[in-house]
Formats: sequence, C-alpha cells, structure tokens
Amino acid sequence: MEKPLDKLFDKFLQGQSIFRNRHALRPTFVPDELPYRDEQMSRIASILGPALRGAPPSNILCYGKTGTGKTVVAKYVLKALVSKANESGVRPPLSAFVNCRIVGTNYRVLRSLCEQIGARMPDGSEVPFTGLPTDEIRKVLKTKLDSEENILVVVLDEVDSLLKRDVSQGNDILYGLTRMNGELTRSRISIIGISNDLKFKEMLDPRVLSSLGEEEVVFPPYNAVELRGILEQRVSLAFNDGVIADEGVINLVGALAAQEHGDARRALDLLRTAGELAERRGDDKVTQEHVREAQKILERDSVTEAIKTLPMQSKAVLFAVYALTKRGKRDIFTGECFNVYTEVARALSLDTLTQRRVSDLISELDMLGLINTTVISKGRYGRTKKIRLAVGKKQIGEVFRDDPRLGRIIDDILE
DNA sequence: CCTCCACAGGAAGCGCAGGAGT
DNA sequence: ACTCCTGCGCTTCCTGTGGAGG
Repeated sequence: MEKPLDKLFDKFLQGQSIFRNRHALRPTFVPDELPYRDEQMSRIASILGPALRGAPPSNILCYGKTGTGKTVVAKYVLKALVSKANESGVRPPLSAFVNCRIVGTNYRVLRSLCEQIGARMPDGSEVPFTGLPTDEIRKVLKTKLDSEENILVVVLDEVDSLLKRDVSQGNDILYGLTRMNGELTRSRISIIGISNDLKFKEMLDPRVLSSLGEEEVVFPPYNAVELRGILEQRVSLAFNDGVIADEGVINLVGALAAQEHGDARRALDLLRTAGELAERRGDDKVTQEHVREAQKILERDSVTEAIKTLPMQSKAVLFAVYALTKRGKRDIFTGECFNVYTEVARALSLDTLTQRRVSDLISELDMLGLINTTVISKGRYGRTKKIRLAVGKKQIGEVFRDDPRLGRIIDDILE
C-alpha cells in the first residue's frame, strides 16, 4: 500500500523546504534596506540628527495608511542613529517604542517607558503594574532621565488609537509627555508619533498639536511597481532559491495588494500564506494558484473573525438578514429585517431592541462590510434602507452553524 | 402640486459597569 | 471602602425627507 505522507516527509528529510527564513515576511521584520522610502528616512534622520550633538530633536508626526512602512522606517532610522553614535564614540540617545493600541493608558505608557530605559523605583525594584499615582511614576521617569544628560526618543506607534479611545484622556497623555521637557533639567524627550488616520490631527488639542506636529512626514501608499520591488527583496530573503514558480507569482501578489491601497503588509501576508500553503501541501514551488488560494483564506478568515466577534445582538440582526436572503429575497428593507430580528431575538431569549437601535446596528454591520445598505425612497410606500448581504451566504451560514447559541435555532428560523 | 408613508437619523437622557480619586 | 466620573448600550421623542399616488 502506498504511504501517502511519504512525499511530504521526504521534503523535510532532504531539507529542501520552501522557506529560508519566514520571519522576513512578518510585519515586525526590519530588513537591511528599505526601498522607496529614502525621502522619508532622510527627513526623519535629519530631524533626529541633532541628537548626535546632544541637542534635542524636534517632535515628528508620521502619517500614512496601513502598510506604508511608517513603523519600520522609524525603527530603522532609530537603530541607525544609535549605532552611528556608538561608532563615533558619542553618547547614544535612549529610545523607546510604545504601541499605543496595546499600551493605551497614561500609566501604562509611562510604565512602559520606565521599563525600556531601565528606570527603577527608589528602592531599586521594578515599577509596579498598578497602584502608584501617575505623578509618582512620572517622577521616577524624570529622575532616571535627569541622572545624566540624556536624549530620549519615544516612538508612539498608532497614536491615533489613544484619541479614539478617549479624546480628552489621549490628549492628556500626549500633553503630559510634551510638557515633560519643561520639567527636565539636563535631559530632553522627543517624540515620533505614528498615525494611520489622516484626520487624527483634528482631534488633537491645539497645545499638543503645536508641539507634537513640529515636523510632519507623510508616507504615501506604495504603487504596484514599488510593491513589486519590495516583494522581490523579501522573496530572496524569505524563500529558498527557485521556489517561486515564475514572475507571475510576484506580479499577482503585487496586483492584489495594490488593490488594497498599496498595503505592503498585506502583500507580505499574502506571500507568507501562499508559501505556507505550498509547504503544507508538500509542493516544491509557490504558484499563482497558491496566491489566489491564500487571498481567499485571508479574506475568509477576516470575515469569519469579524462575525465571530460580533456582539450577540448584532449577530441576531445579521442572522435576520441572512435568513431573509435564504428565503430568496435579494433586497431587504429595514422593516422586514426588524420583524425577523424580533423572531430571532425571541428564539435566542435575548431582549428585543427597539427599531431605532436595530437601525444603528444595521449601519454598523454596513461599516464592517458584512452587508451593503443604501437609503432609497419607495415613494408612497415610504423611505427606507435597502439591505443586501455583502458576503457569501455559504460562509455566513457556516459561521452561524458553528455558533453555540445561533447554531441551535438556525433551522427553526429558516424553516 | 400636495400628501403622506416608512422609515432615517439627530438629541437627550437613563442605568450600568468599570476606573480614578480620596 | 467610598464616592465621583465617564463611556456605552439602549430607549424615547423628535424632525426630516424622496417620490408614488392622488
């Protein structure tokens, strides 16, 4: 009898795997060269340059959509700056990197800074997770900084998320940091803020904006040619020679990512997933077929994830849309949707929300891209929203069937 | 041209949970 | 441990509106 896994295992034995270093396709990877970002790099480098002479650099705001290289450029320049300082025997600046989406409160930001520059409590212990007044921790940070003539460069990644969570509190955090320079005697802090949101500035307090936005660096999306260049560079790092079947593979990845407003992270994800797919199947080359498949997987995964993490009430509303679609309706109106939702809510023994609220939930589902809605007028018969499922019925059905609560009632509602 | 449907979507406010200050 | 504050999900009440039918 034929042993089906032989072929696959043989590949591992021969050591001829697809990947040379799959880490090179991950978003955290910082390559030795960053193509197409010379302008941004030299801008930032020239702004940070004074740090080498012990002078405080201006604060910087970096803008650009996701996957335009903001974070990687900031890390790269900072690394280069530190190593240049070391080479030339100058005191290197301190640096700290904070992702504000994860570290979202004043206290945690300060604590993270303390940790990264090795600031400790007066008794020598680590700064605790909680329990201290915020002022106290500021003092710890300031004391450490002022113990020598330091320049601290703080990278605040995804700063916009600070303000999205809470505008006034976010402003307080940023204001607190910018103000700290006035309270330090020997040292200086400068801030590199990174934002995905172009409208972020509008939410900033003017005092913060004037200080944080001293310099601005814009990161335009990559075009198809640039994406290609980036991909080629990473391919040679990440894959073994000859693994990519043909030119068309790279072109396809580039084209697909260019549709996503030139998101390089997306392109690399696609390539990595395609590679993993080929690997899992025991194929020895990555083909366009793998890429298309990878695209579908990424797409599916994000939709499934979006539905799964929906609050129960929103799931019920989406389920109502799904049920109506299943009954053969293409266009669904708010009223119908609400009626079916009521049935669903009863079947799930959920509180039944008002139509006003359901209308808002429908808008939210629209924004998530799970449904499409347009406001239309049916003249005599009123004005309403026309709702349509934006995702495959089959996939939604599967996700609902897997849901512990909806799975049970799915057949009752569908009849 | 006017009416009037079936909602859209704004404004205000309520109860609640969780976090900060004391 | 306690108040106070704030954001969130939600309700109530409201005004606004495109166009088919009269």
